[in-house]
Amino acid sequence: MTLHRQSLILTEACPIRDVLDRLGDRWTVLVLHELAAGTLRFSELRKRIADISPRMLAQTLRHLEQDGLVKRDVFPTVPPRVDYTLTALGTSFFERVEMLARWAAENHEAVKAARRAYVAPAANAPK
Amino acid sequence: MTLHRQSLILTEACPIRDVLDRLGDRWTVLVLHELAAGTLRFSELRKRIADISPRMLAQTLRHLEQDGLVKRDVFPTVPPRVDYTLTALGTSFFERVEMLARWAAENHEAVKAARRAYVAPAANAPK
DNA sequence: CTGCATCCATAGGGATACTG
DNA sequence: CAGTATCCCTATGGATGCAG
Repeated sequence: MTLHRQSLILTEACPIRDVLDRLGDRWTVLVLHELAAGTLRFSELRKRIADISPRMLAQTLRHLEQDGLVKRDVFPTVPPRVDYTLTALGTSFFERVEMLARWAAENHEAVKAARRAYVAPAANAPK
Repeated sequence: MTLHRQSLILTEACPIRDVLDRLGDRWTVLVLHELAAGTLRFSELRKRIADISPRMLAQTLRHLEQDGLVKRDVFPTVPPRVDYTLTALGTSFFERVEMLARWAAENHEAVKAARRAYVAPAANAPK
């Protein structure tokens, strides 16, 4: 979701985009969801999300870590072990995301019904 | 954001994805934001969002209409006129999105600070 | 185990031109 | 005015292989 030109609240400086962009990718919400239950290591996350590739999991975690939503703990053991935990910031963020998720759950039927009822506009003027 | 395999809450039947996917694209939130202030016609939306192409605006509006978040009113006049208005469903949805936006505004500094402070993990074991 | 590097397929979305 | 049709380019992300 790269931005080329400018627009009112669409600027890179715009907090809304800055945050919501992360919700756009396929995995961020899933990872937050799993971590919300408690600390997990890399491999545990892989097992729980199942169809995420290591590449995508690592990338998603890097982003979350960069934004200060997730803390990364490396144990210099053999074999290596890395724990991921939501920070306070991450928790508070996920709370809001959950509110949206709750809305989705509550209104999913209405949305699906609207989709079923939908008929494509006849180009112009329905006569 | 197409889904190929399956996953816990990642199924197509999953309300969370079903809703959040729409937040992923570049324009949905912007359009909702503009319509939250009141009914607008196609050209008015174009003017307000400025750098959206007619193609993308039409597509975004179709999606919102399909999901029952936006109502489309066609006036068979010459020249044609089409009004877009948030439905009750759309309004209630946008309220939740706004909560996220508010979080983003409040915590943007913290996020930016985290990004500045971030240093890439040294491959493994920080020693 | 953790994860980076590489290669590649695909879909989202920009620019433009054209119609009812 | 309100879109649609077309072309094309780029970023996202899947698969794989390698490394600390």
